[in-house]
Amino acid sequence: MPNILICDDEPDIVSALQIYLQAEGYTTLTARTGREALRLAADNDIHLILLDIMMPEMDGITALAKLRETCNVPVILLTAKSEDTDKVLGLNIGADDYITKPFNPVEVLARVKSQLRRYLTLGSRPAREDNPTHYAVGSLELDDKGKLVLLDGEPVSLTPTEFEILKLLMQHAGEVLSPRDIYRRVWNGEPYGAESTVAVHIRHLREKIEINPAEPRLLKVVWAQGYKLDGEKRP
Amino acid sequence: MPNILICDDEPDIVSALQIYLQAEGYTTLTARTGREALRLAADNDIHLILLDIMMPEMDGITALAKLRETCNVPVILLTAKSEDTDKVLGLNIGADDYITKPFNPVEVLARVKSQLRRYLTLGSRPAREDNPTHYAVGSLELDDKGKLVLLDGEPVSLTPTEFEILKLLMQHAGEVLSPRDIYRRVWNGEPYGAESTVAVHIRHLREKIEINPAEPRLLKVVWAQGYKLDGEKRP
DNA sequence: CGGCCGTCTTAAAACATTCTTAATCAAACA
DNA sequence: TGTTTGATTAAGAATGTTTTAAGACGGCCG
Repeated sequence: MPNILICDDEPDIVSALQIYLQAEGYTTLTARTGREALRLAADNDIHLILLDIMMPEMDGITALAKLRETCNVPVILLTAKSEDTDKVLGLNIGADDYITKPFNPVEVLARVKSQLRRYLTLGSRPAREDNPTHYAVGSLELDDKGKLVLLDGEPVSLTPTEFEILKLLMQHAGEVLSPRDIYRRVWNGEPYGAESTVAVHIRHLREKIEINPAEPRLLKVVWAQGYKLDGEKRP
Repeated sequence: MPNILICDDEPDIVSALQIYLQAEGYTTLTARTGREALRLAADNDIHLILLDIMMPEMDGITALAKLRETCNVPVILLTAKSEDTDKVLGLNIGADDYITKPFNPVEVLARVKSQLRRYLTLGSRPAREDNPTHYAVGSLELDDKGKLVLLDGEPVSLTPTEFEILKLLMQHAGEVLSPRDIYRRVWNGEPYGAESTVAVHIRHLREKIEINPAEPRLLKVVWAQGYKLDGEKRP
């Protein structure tokens, strides 16, 4: 059963959330500050975090930024403000969703469930490394600083978006990433609007790195799940 | 951990900022006047400056202008006025961002982080380290002290701006630098106004170091990313 | 002081590439 | 078979680059 970390400085909110979530069968941990949340997240196997923005000692946004340096478990922000600024800031830093207080238990559960589903199909992701600049998967090499991609040693010229998508897929070689995930990562958390945008770029990428784009050998699709880059990740 | 210099004449503000930033693990120095800030900046290795505009003895704008003569560490202006005049003036002189009081700690942290990220990814500035004086990339050699550039052993005569751009590109050979980055480095942090300025100088550079400026073999462009100097970096 | 010169900045236009969108078709699933 | 998801295409919008040319600025010299 998934572990959920609840972080908020108001005990009432924490216990309310705890009751809802436990009734659904989730196990919960609680923290009162961002710092405490970070420690708990480091020491436990957490599947999702509910994070308040306004907290003493270390606020949620900061905690989130710190957390994202090492881990990308789904985070849902809780915010009393309905101001857009914080939401946008949070989503840019890497929150997966947000809920404004006062919230409705049903909504919380729905969002928790939806985030967990998305996350668990991705498999637990390894912590993000301290930003490497060079990736190699199978016959592909990618140099982030030089914006250079080599396929079998030959340079391939990609557009910025194609480059970012390929980088993401190489970072997660062998894992399936949903179009939504790809969009979120590459477009820095902008709302996922036109559903086919990712597909178009995937097509362009395939034209450049596949021998036969119609029968991809590297950039495969997993039906109803997403895209996956085949090949061994090399150092 | 980054060093942050906080300069403001109101002790409450200074200590509040200090608390937020230290909670994040930053080390902080404080100054009460522009003059004091300049002295501290000269004697210490500072990574970012939070600078108040309204201060006794020497105001922030003046301090900033002076500072920019020698150093281009990121500067975030703090201003009680919401008047645009000061902001614009500050950004023209070379501030990287501004925050109006009263400010929200979250916003401050986010902006600090963003400036540091942008700044540090470019590699720490060669400030006072034993900065090398001689660079060689491919068939290019550059001697900083003698302001001399050799292409295949032949001297090339460059204007000062061209020289600085080429030096920057040689220091980062193989990396793509955006026009914005180039502008910031070469023009010591002035705001990036006329978008085509860098392009014009790049063109002039190409005329001097490329066989065919229209088809550059050394100074390449990576669309929507920036310029890159191709070739092996040699000692 | 005033004019000449090289350099830098700015603006505008021409040009090139890339992104998004929307519509349609094909494939996989139930 | 109907529904959902992915593939494909093409066109227009958006964005970035190159090139030109004119003017500003500052140094230098007569």
